[in-house]
Amino acid sequence: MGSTSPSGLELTMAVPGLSSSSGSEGFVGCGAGNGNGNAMRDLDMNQPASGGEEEEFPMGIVEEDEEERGAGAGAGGPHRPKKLRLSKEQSRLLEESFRLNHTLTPKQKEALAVKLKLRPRQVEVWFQNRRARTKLKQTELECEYLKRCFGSLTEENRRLQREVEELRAMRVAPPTVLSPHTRQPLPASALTMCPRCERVTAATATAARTPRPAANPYHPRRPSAAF
DNA sequence: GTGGTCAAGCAGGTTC
DNA sequence: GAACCTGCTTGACCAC
Repeated sequence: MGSTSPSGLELTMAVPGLSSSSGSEGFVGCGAGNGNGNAMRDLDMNQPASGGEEEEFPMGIVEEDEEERGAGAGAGGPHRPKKLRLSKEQSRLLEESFRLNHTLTPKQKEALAVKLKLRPRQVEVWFQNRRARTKLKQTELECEYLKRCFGSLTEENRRLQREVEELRAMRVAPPTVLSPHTRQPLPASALTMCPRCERVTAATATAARTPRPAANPYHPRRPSAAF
């Protein structure tokens, strides 16, 4: 992007065929790669013209050319015309309208093309590519975000697993539960357990022999919790 | 020389 | 079926 194109441009352009040299061949648009080969390069682009004056809109000749395009410009075609670089002013205006609207109606496209002295097709392509870039950037951001999420979830998972291991290692005795009425410890037989805990408790009896299933990490946080 | 950027091409899908 | 879109690719240009 480090375009060398001049800044502070006006919407005027030293376009061959528009201003002075009305050159019949002036057109250097997209499809024109054929034959003349480097016509574009000669006139070109963002280079200051030999005289040192720059051309503000390097290539946007709008008229005629449809026939030529078919001929030369295919991706598989013999050659592609030299690359168009939009001027800063063109880019600015395009960006501006992109901010307002990510898609263009045919009328808007036409108007913008006239304003920028580009072909409608070029405006259209610019918007297509711009949308694609926006989407790509967004996808990259989402990707970063998801990576961060993954990182913290992994960390959390590790932490919880450690906790589970610790709890298993502690192999706590059945919790002591006080009667709400007498304030005396209840016998184990009087306790009712939630199904999940019941499984764990039952396992306690045979813990030495049977491996336990992974416990729900959110539940056994407080080994001495009263039920 | 290499990699990034970007205009522009094409194929295939969608919408009206 | 034309117009438009997305997705992918190509090739010119540029900076390093």
